[in-house]
Amino acid sequence: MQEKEISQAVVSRLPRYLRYLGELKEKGVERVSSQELSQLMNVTASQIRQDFNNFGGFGQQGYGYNVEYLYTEISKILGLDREYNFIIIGAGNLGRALGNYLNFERRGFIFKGIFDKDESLVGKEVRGEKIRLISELEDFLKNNTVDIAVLTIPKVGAVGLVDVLVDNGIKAIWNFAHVDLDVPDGVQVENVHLSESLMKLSYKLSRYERENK
Amino acid sequence: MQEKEISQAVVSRLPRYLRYLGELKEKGVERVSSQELSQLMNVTASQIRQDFNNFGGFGQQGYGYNVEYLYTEISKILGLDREYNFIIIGAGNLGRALGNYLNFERRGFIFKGIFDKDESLVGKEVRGEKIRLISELEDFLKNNTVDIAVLTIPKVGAVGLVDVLVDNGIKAIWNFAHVDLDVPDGVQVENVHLSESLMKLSYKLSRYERENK
DNA sequence: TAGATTGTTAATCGATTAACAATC
DNA sequence: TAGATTGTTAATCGATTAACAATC
Repeated sequence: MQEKEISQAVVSRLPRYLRYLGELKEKGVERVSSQELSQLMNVTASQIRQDFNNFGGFGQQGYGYNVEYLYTEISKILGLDREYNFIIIGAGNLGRALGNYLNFERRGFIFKGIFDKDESLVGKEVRGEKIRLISELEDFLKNNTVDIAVLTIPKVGAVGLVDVLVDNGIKAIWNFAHVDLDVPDGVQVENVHLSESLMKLSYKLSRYERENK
Repeated sequence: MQEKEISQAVVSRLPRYLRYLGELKEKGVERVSSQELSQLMNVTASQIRQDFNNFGGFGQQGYGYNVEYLYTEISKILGLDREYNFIIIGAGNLGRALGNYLNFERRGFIFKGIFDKDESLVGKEVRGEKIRLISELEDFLKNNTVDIAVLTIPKVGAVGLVDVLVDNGIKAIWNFAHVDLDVPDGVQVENVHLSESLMKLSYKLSRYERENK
């Protein structure tokens, strides 16, 4: 069942909407107009209405949007109304940090295991899960349902692992390695390139200083 | 000296260009045409030429681009031809992971200290720097030159800290807190919202499964 | 009913792609 | 000189904003 294709720009804004709606919800706010929300979030009311209407009408003329309802609907759109099992490949600092990040679980992302190629790490625990050797990965995937693999290993390792992951049922990869992964159709990838983000910051910083000296 | 405004879309692509050029450089490739690079990177040659020409002509008709030269020029544009001192606020898992990430130093980002409000962490070391109490932050900033603050603390703390940071000379904030920071003009912010990134992944995943069942 | 605010169409703006003259 | 490939202008495409009729 093919739905209307939603642009990447719209999707990228959804989590931010969810965050603001969550804050309103916590404050006990019941309804919000696109106008009010636009002032809060620093975007145009027009964009907000256009964005929401990509998914059908969530509001009511003369009233606005019901905060609770809108929050729930956007959660569903983002796929947050179900659970996902995830594993982490790479038990370095970043991998362990992500494993210990409790908020993911609140959103339905369940930590199922962590792997590394370094034998000296085996047996140590991250969030109650013993670190396993990467050589056990294939077996593990055959015996457990895992939806998402988080890659926090150097790029060489990451590229070589993709096949093992997708051949054993991984449907989505959250990629922290500095490389563009080549995956088959139907496997989703979301990249977090930290060093590229930092470079954008140094761009802004050095540009501002260049212009203002 | 006002330069032509460069769109955010272009800036976001620069680090990726740099990455591919670095790889070519390492392979010893001397020249590359926009055509070749476009195939490698999966973008149009037209876009590549447009992007580069925002900053002046780096190529030569009939020849293409010199890899080494182009790499250097893009590095400069990104502000990677100088050093930045940075501190980390928040010595939790993520903060410690970033402190230990050695590659930043290679790019000119120098780790100068890490702070936390938790007294029980004081004295422990991250990358050779003792964790300091956040109450010492102001003093520290007055006595040290720091360009960038990395915020890896919960959002409540982050919002309250911004004033202290900017009042004491911080020019740029790499923000990992789930909040939009309100900073004065001239202070640069780059956000890394990990949970929003993960939501984009669950969006793609659940959408794909919805469409293909 | 009158007022408010959505949903949606139309207008504008900006970014991407195509085309080609300039030039190495 | 002929061939290649850039730099740049023009055409297209898509995303954002504005406007307003529909409707609660």
